[in-house]
Amino acid sequence: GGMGSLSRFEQDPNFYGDTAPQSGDQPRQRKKRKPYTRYQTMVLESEFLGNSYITRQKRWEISCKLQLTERQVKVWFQNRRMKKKKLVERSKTMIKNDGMDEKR
Amino acid sequence: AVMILRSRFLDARRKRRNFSKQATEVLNEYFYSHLSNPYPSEEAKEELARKCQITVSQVSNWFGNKRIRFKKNIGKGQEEANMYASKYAVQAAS
DNA sequence: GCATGATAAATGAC
DNA sequence: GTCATTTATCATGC
Repeated sequence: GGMGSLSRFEQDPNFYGDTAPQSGDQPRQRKKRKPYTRYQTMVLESEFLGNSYITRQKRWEISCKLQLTERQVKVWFQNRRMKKKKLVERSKTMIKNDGMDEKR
Repeated sequence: AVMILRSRFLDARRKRRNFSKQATEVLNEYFYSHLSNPYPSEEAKEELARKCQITVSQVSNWFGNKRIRFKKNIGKGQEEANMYASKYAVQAAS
């Protein structure tokens, strides 16, 4: 393979975090992950139950009600759909293997 | 309430079990012999999963955790790297 | 008490 | 849009 550049893995471990006290800029990029509250999750799950895909209108409403950005709501639904798919696959496997996962 | 109960059943964290010693050995062997690019392909993941008797998702989880936790340890108690590095030749060709 | 596996936010490739 | 991933957090094993 002719990879001239480093993979993601070999990049600097310091992207964010404690901020160099530099004066001035700047792109304080990325993050940081903060878990949502039970209320936020409950409202989102409730909406997801009715429809796995959210409309622009509802996205705006929910983002206001939950103090989240529209982007966060959009991403939440994307991740939730992936989770749903994973759970379905897990269920299939469990049925195929006759539920052999309990430890005894 | 129902939602919480259901999530309890579907959350595998509540019944996680450590992988076997030999499974960990196989995963570490691959990781440290591909240290310059520890991202196994889908096929490689399937083979690792078969060897280790775990699922492909579990292989992905292991590599995700391993990469981030390896980076966080660089310079610390990561003699494990040297151990495996000497054990399994790196293919660093260039 | 941390090590370890799985999940929950957040990003980026495509 | 999906989907592999990074990162922090969770829950457990020992």
